[in-house]
Amino acid sequence: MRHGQAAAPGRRERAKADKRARILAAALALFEERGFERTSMSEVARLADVAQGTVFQYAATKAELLMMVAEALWGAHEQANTAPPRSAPAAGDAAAQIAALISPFVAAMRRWPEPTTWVAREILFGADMPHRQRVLGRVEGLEEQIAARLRDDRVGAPGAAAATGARLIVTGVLAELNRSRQGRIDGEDVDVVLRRLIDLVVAGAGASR
Amino acid sequence: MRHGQAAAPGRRERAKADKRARILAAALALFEERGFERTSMSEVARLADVAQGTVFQYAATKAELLMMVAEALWGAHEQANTAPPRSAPAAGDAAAQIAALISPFVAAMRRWPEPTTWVAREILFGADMPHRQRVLGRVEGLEEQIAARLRDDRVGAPGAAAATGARLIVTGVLAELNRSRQGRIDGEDVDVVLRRLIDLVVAGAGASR
DNA sequence: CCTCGTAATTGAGTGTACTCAATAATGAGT
DNA sequence: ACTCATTATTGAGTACACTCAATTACGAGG
Repeated sequence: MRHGQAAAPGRRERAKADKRARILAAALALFEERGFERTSMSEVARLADVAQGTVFQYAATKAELLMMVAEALWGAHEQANTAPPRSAPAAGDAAAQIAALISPFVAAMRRWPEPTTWVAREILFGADMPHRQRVLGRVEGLEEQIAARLRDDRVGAPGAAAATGARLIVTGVLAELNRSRQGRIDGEDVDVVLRRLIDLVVAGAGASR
Repeated sequence: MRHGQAAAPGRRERAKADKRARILAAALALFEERGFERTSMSEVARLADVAQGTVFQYAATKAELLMMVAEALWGAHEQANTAPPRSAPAAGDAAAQIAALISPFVAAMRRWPEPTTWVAREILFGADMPHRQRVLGRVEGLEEQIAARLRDDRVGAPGAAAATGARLIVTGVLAELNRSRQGRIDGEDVDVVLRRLIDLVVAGAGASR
């Protein structure tokens, strides 16, 4: 077996990577076109040109397939946005910075409301499985960035409050985005609601200084 | 057709009420014994002694059946706890009062972890259907009670902040309870986490005074 | 080039949520 | 008592997520 060098992965590895990519692309295309709920695993298999059983080798459940897609998109987005300015230079007050951190979620919800709602549901209530774990890792990374803003001089929250506040914001944003999709936010704009939510947590985290 | 008096509902109405009660009892028993996920609609039908299709007449989906049970339990609990002292006399600070308001949820999560998790998931992410709407109505009532505590003299939050804070607390509690069930709260006790969460929101809601 | 253990793939099979056309029961009107 | 429109019930049928025993493809060692 080859070690060290990652070169010449062998036919089998290449075939696997290829199949994985095809399944991912098929799932993405179908979720985008028909939504998560109305897409069947058979359709994904057919579009990816593999047998049904093969899809389950790469994602053990339909929800896992969704998380696989979410992880890929999140990774692509991150790579596209962290290259030029090494970790954005932090403009505006803490609440504005936090709003900026969650804006990719808001954008995703605008572009793909139905699948994104399912991602949010999976993040908060899904069963523990490998693809979801990776997404959860990213969510935790986001929470840490939010917590850092709550800890910095302008807010000055102690560690525990910052962690609690960050989690509250993430949870609240996910739930509120879903609520807006269901038309359960009366007249108001989602951004206003989210901003109020963030402001409240920032104030609360800072208050225990 | 009879109006005004609710007496003598007729054979058909009585049969319906009876069937409904049997389905409710069967669902409750099975959810309690085997959990929500591992209970099949056929089992419920068999235990309730009706055909499979009949269950779907009373609850259009399995999730709706769960919400039907949740509503019944919530109603029973409420009736049992509001009779003696007409609306409890509010002891302790705002955070303690809010903790008391959500304690039935915490208790339910302790007693029936698996089904309660599904209820929380349904509340936050379920599809709009009649039984769920009634449960949501109760959740909104709870939020209003929490908001009232945030608005009162001790905290003094303005209306908008109180509403935002109440929603944050409910959402955060539901998510945090689920997280604790998944063993994702490290060493700490759930109550400590929930208390920190409530304290933060109380501080944040009060800060915008 | 051949052999053979291992790992990937396959698709028919299974369980279950949900549908719906047919049937049965009800009760208002006569 | 009978008719008949309305409404509830039924259970076989459908679609789909997921399983698994059989098959195929790979590649390391000779």
